[in-house]
Amino acid sequence: MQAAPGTEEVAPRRSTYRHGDLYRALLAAGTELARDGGPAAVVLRKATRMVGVAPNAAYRHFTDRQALLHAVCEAAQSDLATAIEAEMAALPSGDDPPERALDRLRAVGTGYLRFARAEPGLFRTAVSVPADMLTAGAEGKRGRGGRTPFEMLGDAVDELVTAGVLPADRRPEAEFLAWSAVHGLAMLLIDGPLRMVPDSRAHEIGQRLLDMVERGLPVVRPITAGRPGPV
Amino acid sequence: MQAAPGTEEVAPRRSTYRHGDLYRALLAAGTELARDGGPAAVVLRKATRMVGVAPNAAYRHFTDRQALLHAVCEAAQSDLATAIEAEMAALPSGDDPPERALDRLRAVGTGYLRFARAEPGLFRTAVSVPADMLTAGAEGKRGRGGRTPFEMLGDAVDELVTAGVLPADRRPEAEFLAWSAVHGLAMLLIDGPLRMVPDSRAHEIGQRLLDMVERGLPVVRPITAGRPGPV
DNA sequence: TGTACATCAGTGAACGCGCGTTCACTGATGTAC
DNA sequence: TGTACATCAGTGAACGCGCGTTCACTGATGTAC
Repeated sequence: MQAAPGTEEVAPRRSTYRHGDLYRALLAAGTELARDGGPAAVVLRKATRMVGVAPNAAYRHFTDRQALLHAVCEAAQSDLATAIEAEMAALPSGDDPPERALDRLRAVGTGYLRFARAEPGLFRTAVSVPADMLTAGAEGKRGRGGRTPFEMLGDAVDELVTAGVLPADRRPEAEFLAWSAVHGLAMLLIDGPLRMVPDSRAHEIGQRLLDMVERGLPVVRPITAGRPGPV
Repeated sequence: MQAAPGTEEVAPRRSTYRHGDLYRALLAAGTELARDGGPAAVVLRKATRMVGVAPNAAYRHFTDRQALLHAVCEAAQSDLATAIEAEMAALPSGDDPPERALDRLRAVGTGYLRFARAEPGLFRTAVSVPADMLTAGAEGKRGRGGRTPFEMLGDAVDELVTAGVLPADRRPEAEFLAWSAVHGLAMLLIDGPLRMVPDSRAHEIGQRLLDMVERGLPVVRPITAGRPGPV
């Protein structure tokens, strides 16, 4: 359940002195705050209030506010990873390698954009330190498949190379080009001039953007592949 | 002069009771705060302290903190516009229309990226409400040429169409595709995983991204143009 | 099985901080006569 | 040219706010004997 903006859920009165699972409860509360408000809304006192615990109780489980925020950020990255995996799972299987590789790259982008749209607060939290997306960390930021969002992007670009669609000498840093395009659109879609467009149109623009990336990376379609390029 | 992070310049003691030009002084101070710290660093009390004036004196010139921030944001957009204009001005003149149009689009992107890199705090302030970049506003956000950054982008894309390089039916929303790519890279370059790369490499990646945009928009190069496409 | 005790999760109260904003004011300016 | 006065930019003090964090504590748990 999502609290109305500005309202906080207040935990029901506890009957036990010990909470039992305060770490998880604070993480969940922090995530809820991030959901509607982004990283800056992850306020330690608010999280403890939601859980129904004294403010300083948090310090038994997090060294400080930053540690809580970091945990929330990892959880958000994990959610993002899951969204991308969902997009992957929806892909038809059994394609020939080049087509499959292109489809998977597109799925990464589509999942990224879909998540940004569906959960702007969590998305902003997940990417609040984009540099942090590079580091593997623990399990915190992985999806069910065990890969982080950035790793999935890297895998997809690698696959373009092994499928013979992207020349190996164009591989280095190609993921940053694709990431840039998708990330930038995500920003325009959630905070920017495109934030009011309906979902269907947002999706359409996203696909046009991914067409641009596909055309724009020096992708060489094998003549035999036969699928028409994106138009 | 730029204050060390955390330090604030304190204005020399005033001899007159009236300040004389407090509006401009506060705007300048706010801009300095935004320069190292982005929009969140624009703190009304700090600005007044820098100017050497009582905190509430600001209310003679700005209705509230938000109004000051908005003015700083417009000034930052104006600086961004100026950076783009500088890139435009460096362009060779007299090219044939298609080449010129592509060059100008590229200059918009290059200027945008250069400014983001050179002034990350001001850049983040300028785009802190990207939706706000669409509205024309007063003179506040314009460059010397009288156009806002977003208008310059729109002009460049229009020029692609009139030069016959972009089919007219692809024109709608094309600026958002280009903007997305460049904006996303700017983010990765200032806060993200690419923030440590040296300027030369950042520039190089920027040009590769712009190659991608150029290739990726359904740009049709006239066969007669003869210039090799970006590789 | 019963009891002493160490452990440590959560409490209650308080701290200092810097913020935006409001109030009643004061003092310099410049204009009307 | 001199004086009364309206204007309004800037002052001084204070407000309430919510924050992160620290302190000495208390009370439930579970383990050792």
